[in-house]
Amino acid sequence: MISSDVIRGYNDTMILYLLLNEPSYGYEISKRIRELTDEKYIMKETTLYSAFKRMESNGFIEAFSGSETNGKPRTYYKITDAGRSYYKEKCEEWEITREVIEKFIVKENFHEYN
Amino acid sequence: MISSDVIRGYNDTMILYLLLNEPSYGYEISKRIRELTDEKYIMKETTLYSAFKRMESNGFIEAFSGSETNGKPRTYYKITDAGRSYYKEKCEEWEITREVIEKFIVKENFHEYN
DNA sequence: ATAATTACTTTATCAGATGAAGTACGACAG
DNA sequence: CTGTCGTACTTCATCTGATAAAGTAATTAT
Repeated sequence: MISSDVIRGYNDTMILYLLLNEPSYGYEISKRIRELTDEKYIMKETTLYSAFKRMESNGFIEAFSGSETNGKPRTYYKITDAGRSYYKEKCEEWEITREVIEKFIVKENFHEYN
Repeated sequence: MISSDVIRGYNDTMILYLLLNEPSYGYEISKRIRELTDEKYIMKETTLYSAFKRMESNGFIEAFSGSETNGKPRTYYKITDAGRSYYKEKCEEWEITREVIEKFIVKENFHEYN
């Protein structure tokens, strides 16, 4: 399981990705992240819902209430144009980030460094 | 230039990498990161020095004073065994992190999503 | 009834990044 | 011998985002 400090800065991106094709809501997004990553990353509830609030006030997503229920009423979120464009930026940034970090990573089988 | 929120969680790893083969000090590490990444990532002074403090108290590095100077006396840091082992863990973790994040990244040329 | 599941909220706390500002030392130009 | 530049580090205050703890609200299953 990955520490979220590492993912931090990409939590929003992950959520936006799952909203690209259709609106969704907290509980579902949470489940989809768990599934997509084979439980390697589980976004905490509070992280998720505070990301919603943040992105809503940033204008990246918009809330609306859904009608279907089986449990407490859901709040759905829809990605906005600003959200798509932010998502795109983050994807481009990712390439650079990855290259940067990998300059400092030694892959496999390094033993004798003394 | 990359936002440090993204790198967060790997700042310590980057510093440890630069200490693997020889002790070093703040100013030099800062410069080497700038150079190695072609200015794509510049670690802020305060980030760097607070990372030193943190890693020292975690037992990942040890401080000692250098003799050579051309300016204010330097504080050198040397990586410990615990530091090497933490570094190795982070390298292994990186592979997983990368895979996780990339499940949520769409590469290049995505236009029509509506 | 009540337990389980779904779904979300509130509050408080913490770690780590960062800006602003300052200190300390040596080298070197005028 | 004074001032500035570059090196090297420190202190302090603030902010963002993650997270733990706890609670609320609605529906379905037992």
